[in-house]
Amino acid sequence: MLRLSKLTDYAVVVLVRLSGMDGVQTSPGIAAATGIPEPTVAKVLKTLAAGELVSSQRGAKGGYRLNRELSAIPIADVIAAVDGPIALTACVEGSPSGCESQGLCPMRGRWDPVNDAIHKALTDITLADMQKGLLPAFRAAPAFQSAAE
Amino acid sequence: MLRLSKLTDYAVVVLVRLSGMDGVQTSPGIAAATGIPEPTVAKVLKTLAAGELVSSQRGAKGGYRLNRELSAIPIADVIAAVDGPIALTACVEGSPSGCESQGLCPMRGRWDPVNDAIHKALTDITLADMQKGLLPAFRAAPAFQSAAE
DNA sequence: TCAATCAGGACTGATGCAGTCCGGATAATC
DNA sequence: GATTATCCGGACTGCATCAGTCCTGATTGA
Repeated sequence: MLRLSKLTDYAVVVLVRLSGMDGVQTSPGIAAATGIPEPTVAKVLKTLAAGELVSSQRGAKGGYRLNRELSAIPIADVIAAVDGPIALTACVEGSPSGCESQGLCPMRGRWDPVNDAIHKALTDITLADMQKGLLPAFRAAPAFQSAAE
Repeated sequence: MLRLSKLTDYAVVVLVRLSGMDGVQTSPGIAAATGIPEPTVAKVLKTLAAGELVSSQRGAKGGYRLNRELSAIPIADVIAAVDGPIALTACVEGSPSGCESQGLCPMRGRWDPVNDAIHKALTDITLADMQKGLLPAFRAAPAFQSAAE
C-alpha cells in the first residue's frame, strides 16, 4: 500500500499549526488546537526536534518553534524525520553489501531509480504547497472545542 | 520508511524472469530459477494473475505467461497488483467521506498532490527500465544451482 | 522553591505482513 | 478412464512494526 505512518500525517498538521504563530507554542496548546491527543503531539514534536525541523525551549514559558518557513520544508524532510530515511526496499536500506541472499538477489540496486524518482517527487512538494489547500476555517480557529467538551 | 512489501520485490523478479521465455513457465521452475521459495512464488504469481499482469494455464503442461511486454508494465501496476492501490494515508484510501474525526481532520485531501506525484513517478518507470541494469549473469543463467544442490 | 515544560525512553495492544500449507478444480498424458 | 501435474482459492500462524500512552528526570521562568 506504500503507506506512510500516521505520525507523519500528524507531523504535517502540527508543523502547519506551528507556522503563522509567533513565539513558541506548547504541545498541550497544539494538541488542543489540532484535536490530536496530547501525548501523541508531544511525541511528534520530539521527533521533529530531533530532525531539526523545530527548535524547543525548555522550562516554563517553553515550547516549540519552527526552524524554517513552510515553503522551505519539503515533505520529504518531514517523512525522513518521522519515518526514517526514504527507502522502498530492504535492499536499499541499511544492509551494506546486499540482502540475505547476497550473490543471488537479482534486483540489487534495481529499485534505486524508483527510489530516486519518489524522492524527487517528495522533495518538490513543500509544506507550503500542502497548506495552500487548507480549509480557512481550520487555519484560523481551534478545532475540537465543541466536540470534545 | 515508505516501504513497499517484499512480495512486490519478488513480483518484479518473477516478472522479469517470465519475460524472455517462450511458452508458459511453472511456479516450481521459476522458484528454482530465482531462488525464491516455491510457495512464495506461487503466491506472487496468483496475485499477479488476479491483477491481469500474467495469464495462467491450468493442468499438466500449464503455467504462467506474461500478458504484456516489460516495457508496457509500469512499476505502479505491479505495486497496485501486489500491495493494493497506491495511497499514502488512510484519508485517501477507502473511507468515503473522511477520517474518524470527520469535520476535524485538517489535512483532508491535502496529501492528494503528493500521491499524484508519486503515482506519476511510478508510472513513468517500467519493468524494462528496471531490467536494463540487471546483471547479465542473472538474465542468462539460473541462480542457486551451486548453492542449493 | 515551585510550577510548567521538554527529553528520553519503556511499555503494551493492535495491525499488517511473510511465509506456509491444504483441499479442490482443471487439463494433458498414458 | 485413470493418473499426474499444475493452478485456484483460501485459511492459518508467527513475526515485525506501528500507534499510542505513560513515567521519570532535566531545565527554566516566576
